[in-house]
Amino acid sequence: MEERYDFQRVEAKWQKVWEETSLYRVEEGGKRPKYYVLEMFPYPSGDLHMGHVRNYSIGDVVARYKVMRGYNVLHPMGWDAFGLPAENAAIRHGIHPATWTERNIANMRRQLRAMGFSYDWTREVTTCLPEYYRWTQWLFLLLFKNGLAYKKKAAVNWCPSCQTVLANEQVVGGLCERCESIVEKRELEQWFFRITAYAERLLEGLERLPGWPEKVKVMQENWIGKSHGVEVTFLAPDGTAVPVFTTRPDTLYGVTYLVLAPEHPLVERLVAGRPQAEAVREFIRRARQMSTADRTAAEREKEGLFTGAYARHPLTGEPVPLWVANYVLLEYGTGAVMGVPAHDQRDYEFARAYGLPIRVVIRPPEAGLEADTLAAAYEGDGIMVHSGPFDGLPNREGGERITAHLEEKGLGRRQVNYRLRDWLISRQRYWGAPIPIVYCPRCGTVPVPEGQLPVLLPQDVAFKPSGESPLQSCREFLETTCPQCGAPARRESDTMDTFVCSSWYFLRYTSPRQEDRPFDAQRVNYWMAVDQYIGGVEHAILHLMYARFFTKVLYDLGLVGVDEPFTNLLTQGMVLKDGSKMSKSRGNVVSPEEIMRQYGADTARLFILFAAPPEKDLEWSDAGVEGCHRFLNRVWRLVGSLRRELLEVKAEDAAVRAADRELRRLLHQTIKRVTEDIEERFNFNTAISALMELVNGLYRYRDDIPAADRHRGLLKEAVEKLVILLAPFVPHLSEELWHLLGHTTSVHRESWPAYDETALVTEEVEVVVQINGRVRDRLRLPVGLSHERAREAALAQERVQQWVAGRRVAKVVWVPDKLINSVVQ
RNA sequence: GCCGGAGUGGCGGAACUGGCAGACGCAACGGACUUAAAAUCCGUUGGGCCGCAAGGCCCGUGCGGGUUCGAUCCCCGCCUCCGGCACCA
Repeated sequence: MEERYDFQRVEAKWQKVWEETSLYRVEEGGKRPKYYVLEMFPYPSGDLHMGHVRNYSIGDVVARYKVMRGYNVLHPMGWDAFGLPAENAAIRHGIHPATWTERNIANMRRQLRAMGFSYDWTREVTTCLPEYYRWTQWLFLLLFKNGLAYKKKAAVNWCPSCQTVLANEQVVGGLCERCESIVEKRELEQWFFRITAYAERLLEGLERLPGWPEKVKVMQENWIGKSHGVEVTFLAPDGTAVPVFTTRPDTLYGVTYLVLAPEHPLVERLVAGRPQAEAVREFIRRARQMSTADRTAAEREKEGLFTGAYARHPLTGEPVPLWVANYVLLEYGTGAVMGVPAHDQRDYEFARAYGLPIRVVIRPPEAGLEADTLAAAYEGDGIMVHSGPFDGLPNREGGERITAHLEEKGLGRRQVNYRLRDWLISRQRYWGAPIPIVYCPRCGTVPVPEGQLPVLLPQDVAFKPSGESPLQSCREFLETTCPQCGAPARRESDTMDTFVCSSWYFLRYTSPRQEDRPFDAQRVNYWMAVDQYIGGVEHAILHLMYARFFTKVLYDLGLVGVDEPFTNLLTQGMVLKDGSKMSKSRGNVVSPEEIMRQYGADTARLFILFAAPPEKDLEWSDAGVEGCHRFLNRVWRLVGSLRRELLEVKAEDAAVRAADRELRRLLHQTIKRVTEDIEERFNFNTAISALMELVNGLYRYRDDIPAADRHRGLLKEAVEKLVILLAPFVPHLSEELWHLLGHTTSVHRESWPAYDETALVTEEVEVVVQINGRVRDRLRLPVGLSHERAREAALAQERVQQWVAGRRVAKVVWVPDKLINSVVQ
C-alpha cells in the first residue's frame, strides 16, 4: 500500500466499477421496505456549486445508510431544465437554449458522477425534453378539465427585465425574485391554477407533517394567511351594496367611514355625476400606474379621496362617508374596508391625515380612552362602549353577538378569507413547456387533445435582444387548426412557469420511461410518498407549496395514493465564505471541481458534512478541508499498517485484557453514536467526530500494545466496522479499504453494524464529587452503587472532608454512576 | 411592527431528559524525526490568581434577575444578529 492514498486513482476506479456493476440500480418490489430519498433537482446552470455539493452529500449519506439498513432505496437525480438563463444565453451568445442546456447537463452530470453519489441514473429525468413536458402539458389539461386551470384578465406582476409576468410568490418586496428589477402592474389576460381552492387543505395538511421543520410550516401558514371574520354589507342610498370584510365586528359601532380600493368596480358607479367624479378618476389613474414597489415602499403615505357618496350604517342607520384610498387592496376580502380609527392603527393614521372623526367603542380594562387625546389606535381587548345594546360587554363576546345579530337580519355573514392568491402560470417566454391551448374564432378556447401532445417547441426560431418570446412571432407555431372544428386557429404562445415542471418530477422518477401516462399507478404508489426530501429553504413557499398542491389534486383525481408528497423535509443551510453567500459578484466562490482535483470527492464530502449540522449555515474553510483530508490519510495509514496482520486472522480467542475491553467498548459506543446521530437527527458532524475518536483509539491501541499481544480478532472487527461506518460518508476510500482487507464484494452492500449493549457496560465509572454544586473531586466507583454506599465513598474522600469539616451535611444528591453532590450547612 | 431561529474559546462546533462546559476538528505555540523542508508523531492551549512544585482557588455559555442541591439547558425582563412576512382589514 502506498504511504498516501491516491484519491484520484481510487475514486476513478470505483466510480467505474459501480457503474459497470449497476450498483445503484433499483427496482420496485421485493421483501425489503421501500425508502424514497430525494434531493431537489438542480437547474443546469453549467457547474455544480457548493450548495449542490452540500445538498447531495447529505442526501447520499441518507441513501447509502438506508440501503445498509436493509431498505429498498430510490435515490434519483434529474434536471429542472427549463428557464430563463438558457434563453438569455441564446440572446447573448447565439446558442440555442436546448444546446446550452444539454451541454450544461452533460457537464454537471459528469461532476455529480465524480462526486460518487449513489444515483440510479437510469431514472434520470429532464424537464425540457418532449418526453417529459408532454406530461406537464397533460397535467395542465387535467387541471383545465377539472376547472382548476382558467384564464382571466387581471392586474398582474410584470418584470420588465425578464419580459414576463410573475406569480405572487415570485415577487419579493416588490422586486423580481430572479433579477431584482422593480415589478410593474399590468392588466393582462393570463392562465392561473386555482390553488386557492386548496387553501384550506394546504393549511390543514401541514398539521399532518411532523417531519417538516416548524419554520417552513409557519412560513406556509403565513403565506396562506387564513383569517376568520364577517362580511358586513353597507347600503348606499341608491341601493348599491358595499360589502366589507372585517375581523373585528366588535368595533362596528366605531365605523366613521368606508374605504374602497381604487380599482374597485363600484367606485365608478358611486362617483358618476358627482362633483368629485373627475378628481376621483384622476386619483385612480395615478394609483394604477404605481408599481408594486412604490405601493409597498417604506414610507407608504396613505392617500385617499372622498367620493361624495354615503352609505348607511347597518346597525345605527347613520350615514357613513365613502372614500377611496391606496391602502386598500382590491384582491383581498371584498376590496373595501370599514374605517375604525379608534381601534385600527391604519385607519387611525388615515383619519388623522384627513380629519375624519374618531369614535372609541372599546374601553381598555382599568383605563379611560378619549377620542380627542388618542395618540394611537387601541387594538387590544376591553369593554364595549357607545355600542347601543352591546354596551358593557367584553368585546370578544360582543363581537360574537353583533355577528349573530347581523346574520339574523341578513346584513352580514361569517366569512373565512385567505391571503393566498391563485397561481399565475403563464410566462411570455420561449424556454418552457407550451401551454396546450388553441384559440379558435368559432369555438373559443380549446384544449389540445391528449393524442396531439406534446405541443412541441419549434426549434428554428430567432431570439430577439428585447427578450420578447420568439413564439409570439413564430408563424409555424402560432398558426394551427382548431382541434374541434378544423378552422384556422391560433396557438397560445405563452409557456408555463417552470415551477409547474418541478411540481410533479418526484412522481416521474418512479416510472421515468413510461410512454403512455405521466407515471405508472402501481409504481408511483409503491414509492410515494418521498420519505426524506432535502433542499434549500429558499423553496419553503414556492416549490414546496406548488408540489403539495399538485399532489393533492392528483390524489383527489385518484392518480396517486398520497395527498402529501414529502413526509420528512430537511432544509439545509447555505454554504458561506468569509461570512457571506458565495457569489460571482463577491468573488468568494470556491469551485467544487477544484476541491475535487486537489483533495478528491471524499474529502469534499467529509468536510461539508463535518463542518456544521446540515440545517445550519456552513462557513467554508480551506484549513478545515485540509484537516479532513489528513483524517482520511490517517485512516488509510491505519489500515495499511495493520493489513498484513488482519489478513491472516483466523477465529482466535485470545485472553481479553483491559485494553481489549476498552477498544471493544469504544467500537460499540461509536456504532451506537454514529447510528443515532444519523438516524435521529442527521447530525453528521457529530457522527464523523465519533469516527475520528474511534480512529484515534485504534491508533492508541496499535501503538500501546505490541503486535504479538494484540487481540487480532477484535482488531479486525474494529477496523472492518470502522470502514463500514465510514462508507456512507466517504464511499470511495471505504470501498478501496474494504477490498484491501480481503473482501471481494462492495462495502456498500454490507449491512449496517449493530452495537452490542453488553460491550458498552463497564465495571467502574468516574463519578464527579460536588460540594454545593461545585466540582471538588472525582472518584472511580463500581457501577450500580447504592446512594448509601456512594455517599460513604464520597464523604470518605480527604478533599471532601476538608470542605465538609465543621459544617453540617444537609443533603446528599446521588445521580447514579454520574455525580454525587453534598449540600453542606 | 408581527412571526420564526440563533447568540458557547482565536475559529467551525460538542454537551442526549437540568448533572464534569468546551468532545471532535482547525489555528497557534513548544518539542521529536530530518542536512533541510514537506509529511508524520508527541505535548500545551477559555480568562484571572496563589504556589518552587504537586496542586489549588475564583470568574466564565449575549446582558439583568429568578427557580433549583445543581442552569448552556427551565421561567421573567432586556440586547444583538439572521431568516420570513409586511397596509391582508
